[in-house]
Amino acid sequence: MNDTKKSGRRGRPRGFNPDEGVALAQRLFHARGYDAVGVAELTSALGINPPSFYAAFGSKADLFSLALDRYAIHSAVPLDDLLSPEQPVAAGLARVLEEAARRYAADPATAGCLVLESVGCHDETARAAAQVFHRAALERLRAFIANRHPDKAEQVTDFIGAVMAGLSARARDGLELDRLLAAARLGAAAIAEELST
Amino acid sequence: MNDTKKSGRRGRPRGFNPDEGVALAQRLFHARGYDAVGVAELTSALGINPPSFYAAFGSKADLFSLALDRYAIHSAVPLDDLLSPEQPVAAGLARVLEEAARRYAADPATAGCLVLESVGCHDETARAAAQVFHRAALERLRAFIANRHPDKAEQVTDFIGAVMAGLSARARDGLELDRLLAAARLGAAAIAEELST
DNA sequence: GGTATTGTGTAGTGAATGATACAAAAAAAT
DNA sequence: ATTTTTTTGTATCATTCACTACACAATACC
Repeated sequence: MNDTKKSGRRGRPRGFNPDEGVALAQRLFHARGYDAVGVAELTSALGINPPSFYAAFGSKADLFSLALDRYAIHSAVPLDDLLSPEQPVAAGLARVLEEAARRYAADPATAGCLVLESVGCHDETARAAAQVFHRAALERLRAFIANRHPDKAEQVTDFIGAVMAGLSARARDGLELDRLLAAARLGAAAIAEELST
Repeated sequence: MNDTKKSGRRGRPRGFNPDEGVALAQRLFHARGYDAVGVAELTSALGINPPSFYAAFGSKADLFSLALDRYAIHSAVPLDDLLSPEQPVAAGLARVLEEAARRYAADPATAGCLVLESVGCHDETARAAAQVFHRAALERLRAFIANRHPDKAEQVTDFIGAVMAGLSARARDGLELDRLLAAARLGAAAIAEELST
């Protein structure tokens, strides 16, 4: 019954693994959105009762924040890897868009981007947490562009931000990978053209 | 007290105007989303009680459907006007994107597109109603493109659908008109380039 | 006036929400 | 063995949700 082998701590051991709870929460929140996933569903999926849930995670919003952290590490578009400076700016942004399309359409059960689909949720705390990641990603893109195209950084960032949000929305609509990829490449072509002039 | 001058009908006259109710519902649903607007808020904003609400509109989802109809007539991007066949395809699509940016950013209180922001709502009935309008709009665009560029209709439709969804999302984020317009024009440039080859 | 018809106001329905009080259970420390 | 600490299960809490039962009010028809 005891999953956590970390002994030495006093008191009754946990009957479940909190890290698995975060992973499960990430999947559920991504699949159906923060607002639509209830504490009752999370607890029953984990096989625990509400008091265990709140003792381990604090609140539904706190767990969402942990799920966002985990998403950023494991599932989000890895901007830091893709935006290496030894490549043309347009090439880096094209890689970002292509990778976004691939990830957004990878699993139909969790289509789109967890962050982009959460910045409009109705819970103020959860929305604010998602907006932190969203703003950080946009700033990371802007800085990458501004390094070599400072005069076009704002416009191109606005555009790629819109395209990524659109790719996420269309992925949630069920658009398949090849069509999403084609749209991403059209967006990349627009950026390449803009940055070449 | 009687706002509806349509007499001749028996029974106690209505103390409010249902058309104004639809207009108000359109604004509220657009401003905060179907899920976040409660019947209590709608009734109190109209100065009526729940029984009057349900007698006039049937249900919250039925009222949303009426609000969508009104939105399509008064506030949505007028595809039929913009996509006249006596212009290059790329020019028509550019007009659509520019008009979308203008409308999505016109009123900060109702930023974005009511339809695009409603296709992901959690109520199944309301979501289905929004998806009808969404699919109709995409099909209208696809047909316009396919008329002269049948081999590129799917790809370009997917792209402009994603860009419009992205413009709506960024508008809800608070992006101002000029920046939204610049992003729209970059998307239009990508379409023009794609259709010219 | 009398009756049928239609809308309104009061008050409340059951279901679902996120979150808890409380005591028993299970471990370590003494 | 007793105490201390931590987690667990039962049984809720208060609030909000969309929605309605019911009697009264206000009009048209006869």
